Amino acid sequence: MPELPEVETIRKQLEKALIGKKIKSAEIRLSKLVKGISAREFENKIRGALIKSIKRRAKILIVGLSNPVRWQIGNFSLVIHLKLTGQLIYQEKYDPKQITKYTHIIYYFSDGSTLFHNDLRRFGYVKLIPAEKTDKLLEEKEKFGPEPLEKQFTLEKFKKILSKRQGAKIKPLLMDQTFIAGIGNVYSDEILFYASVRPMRIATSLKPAEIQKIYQGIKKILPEAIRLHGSSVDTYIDIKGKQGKYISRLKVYGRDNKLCLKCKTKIERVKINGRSAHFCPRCQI
DNA sequence: TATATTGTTACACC
DNA sequence: TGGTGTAACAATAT
Repeated sequence: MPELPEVETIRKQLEKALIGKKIKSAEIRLSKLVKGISAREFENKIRGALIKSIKRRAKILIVGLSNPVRWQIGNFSLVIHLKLTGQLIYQEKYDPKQITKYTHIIYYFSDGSTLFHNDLRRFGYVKLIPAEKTDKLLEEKEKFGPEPLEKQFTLEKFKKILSKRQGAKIKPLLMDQTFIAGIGNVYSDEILFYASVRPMRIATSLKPAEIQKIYQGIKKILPEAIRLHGSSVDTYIDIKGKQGKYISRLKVYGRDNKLCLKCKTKIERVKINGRSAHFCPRCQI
């Protein structure tokens, strides 16, 4: 499931592969993946557009497009959410053998390369928004909390937003996109293990040292995961079809009933607000 | 066949 | 009003 490190990995790779390319056509094989407009309108609006930029906000990819001025329809951004099982697969040369029943959109570029949007569970989506609305999506306050890897996200800032959400349990809070952007089930577990804090702890109960440790965990684990191209749990692979190597570094996620790597105690799995959480009952207080 | 899976959101509740 | 929790939803694997 793509969280911030996985989406950022894809973003960087797309940037390298696609900037400057022209979309020759798009083939929508599953129209429900396209939100807001019909598949036909979607195809018409992106055909002939140039790929200008690839940005990320939280777990969302934003592909900046530019249309020839003479079209007079203005520019659009392509907004992509992969949700649980979405994949973007880049091919230097189109190979129809790579098409599966999970291939829902195919983008054809004028140099012969292609991008497949696959999604086993079909939870993801793509939509087009006018270019002038892109900045608003990227802005803070609108919908998402701060980007954890930006310099502006300081310990002071973390303390400040925490103080506004005193009653919440820390794990659901870390996963709340309006609180902080990009963290999901895997990395919230890993960050809290790093901080030796149990996922069900209430925000107000956290001591200053614990808050600092959680902050450090965010700043350490996310970049480390990006460096290793994310974690391949479920179906995640990068645009070259490769798995993320951070999966071998996971300390608690998916390790229930296995022994804690630090103290050999059995890792537990519990439900917190309907979501599974993994933790070491000895290391995490 | 029932259940588990997660990110997001609509909605109930205090 | 807004913070919090719950349920529902998407579709599939087991």
